Amino acid sequence: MTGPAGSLKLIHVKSACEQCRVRELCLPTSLDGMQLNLMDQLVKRIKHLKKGDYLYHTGDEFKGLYAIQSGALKTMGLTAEGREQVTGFHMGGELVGMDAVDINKHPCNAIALESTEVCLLPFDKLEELGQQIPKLMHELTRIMSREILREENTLIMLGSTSAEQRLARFLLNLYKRQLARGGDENVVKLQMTRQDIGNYLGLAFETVSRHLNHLQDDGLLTIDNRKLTLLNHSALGALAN
Amino acid sequence: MTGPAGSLKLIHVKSACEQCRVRELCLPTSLDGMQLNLMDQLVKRIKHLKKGDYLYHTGDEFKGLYAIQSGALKTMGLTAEGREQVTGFHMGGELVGMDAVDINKHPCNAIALESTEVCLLPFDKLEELGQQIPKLMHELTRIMSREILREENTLIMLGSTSAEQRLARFLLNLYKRQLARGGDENVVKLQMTRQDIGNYLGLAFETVSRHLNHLQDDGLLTIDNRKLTLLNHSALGALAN
DNA sequence: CGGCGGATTGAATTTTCTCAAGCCTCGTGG
DNA sequence: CCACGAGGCTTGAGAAAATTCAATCCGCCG
Repeated sequence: MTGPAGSLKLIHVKSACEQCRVRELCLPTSLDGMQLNLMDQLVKRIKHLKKGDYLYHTGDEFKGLYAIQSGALKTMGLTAEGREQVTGFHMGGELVGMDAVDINKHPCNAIALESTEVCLLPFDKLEELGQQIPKLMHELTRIMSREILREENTLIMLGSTSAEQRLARFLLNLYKRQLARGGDENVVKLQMTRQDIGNYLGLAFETVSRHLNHLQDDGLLTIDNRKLTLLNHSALGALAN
Repeated sequence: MTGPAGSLKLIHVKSACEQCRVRELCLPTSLDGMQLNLMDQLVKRIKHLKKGDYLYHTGDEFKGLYAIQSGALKTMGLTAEGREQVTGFHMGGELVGMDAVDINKHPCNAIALESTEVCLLPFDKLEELGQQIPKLMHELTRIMSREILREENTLIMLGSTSAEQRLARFLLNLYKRQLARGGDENVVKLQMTRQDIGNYLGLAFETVSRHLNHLQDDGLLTIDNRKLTLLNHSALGALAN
C-alpha cells in the first residue's frame, strides 16, 4: 500500500531491519537502504513468547513467515493417530513457516522452548515486494532452497542406524548453529528436554540420557544439566560418521 | 532471448508442456496458452537415463531443476566420512534439484532406479520468466514449500522408533504417490532395492526384508518380488501410527 | 520448603543388527 | 535357447543395542 515515494525520505534513517542483529541470517540479501526501508514497513514487529507458548497451531491460517530474533522454537507435527513428532528445532536468525506457503495452513505446531521474540513477515506483502525487487525474490527462493537442504541434512542424521551416531551428529549440528550465532566456543546449550531430543531422533529419552553420559565418561564432553562443553571435536566428529 | 513477440503465432499450437502428462504435478499453475508456450521454449528436453545412470553428481554445477517425466530416481547424500545415505525417492511429475539453488552446486547424487526421462528447467531462465509472470513465480514458491512439507513428513516417518512403523509409513507413502500417478489400486511397485529402503529408513536391509515378510504372514499384503499388493489398508494404517 | 517435571540409573525384555549360508531372478553371453 | 553369474533377497542363530518399566535423584519455581 505504501508506495516507494513515501519511504524516500527515510533512506538515511536506520531502519529496524537494518539494525537487527540477525539480519544476515534472516534475509541475507544485499538490499540497499531504500529497499531495507521497504522491508522494514512490511515487517510486523514483534511477538514475545514465553516458554511453552505456541507461535501457531496445526491448522492455523498462514499469515507469513516468522523470523526468530532471539530464543528458540520447536516444531511438532501430528501423526494421523495423534502422536506428536518433533520435526525441528529453530533458533535466532532462522525463518519458520515455509512449510505452510503451499497449503496456506500451518501443518504443525510451533512452540517456544524459552523466551523468544519473532517478527512476522506477511507473505502476500513479501511476494508483492518481491515483484518490485527481483533480488528480494531471488533471496526468498534461495532461503527456501536452503531450508530444503537443511532438512536433507536432517534426513542424513536420522538415516543412521546407531543412536550414538545420531546423537553425535545432532550435537555437532547444534554446536555449529550456535557458534554461528555467537555462542561460546565448545559450548552447546540444549534448549530442549531429553524427551524432545529423543522424539526428534527416534530414540527413547533414556537412550539419549545414557549416551550423553557415556560420551561424558569417554571424555568427549562434560554435562552440566542443559549445558554441554565439547572436549574432543575430532572424536565426536568420528562418531558422527 | 526469444521474445514474446516471436511466440505469439504459436499460441494455438499444442506445446510439448501442454501435452505433458505430468504437467499438473510438475508445474500445476493455471498458465494460459501463451504462457505455456514461453515455458515450452524454456524447457530443455529430454534426457534419457538408463537404470543406474547418474542425472547429476555431488558437486556438479547447478543448471536448473529436473522434472521427472517417467521413471524414478533416488538421491543420495554423502556423509563427511564418505558413507552414502539415501535422502529420497522421486517419481514421475516430481521436481528434483531444489536443494541446489542456494549453493549453486548439487549437494547429492541423483541416480536412475529404472529407465527414466527428465526435462531440464534452466533456473536462471525460470526466474527471468517468473518476473514476467508473477503467477509462475508464485507457483515456484509453492512448489518449494511443498517440497519442504514433503521432507517434514519424511522426518515424521523416520522419527518413530520401531522398524515396523517406519516401514508401514514408507509403504503407505509410496502407495499414495503411485496411486496419484495412475498406479494400480492396492499395488505398490518398489523401484528400489531392500538395501535402498533400509538405508533410507535407518534399518539393516535384513530387517526390511524380515518385516516385509512378517507383514505378508499377517495377511496385510502379498509380496511378488518388487511388487506388493496391499490387502488391508486400515491394519497397515494402524501400524503406521 | 515442597512439589513437579526433568534427568539418571538399573535390570529385564524385546528389537535390531551382524554374520553367514543359501536361494531366487534377471540379464548376458555362449 | 539355455547356462551361468552376479546381485538381490530370504532365513537362521547369536550378539549387541535399544526399549520398557521402575525407582530415585536433582533442580528449579512458586
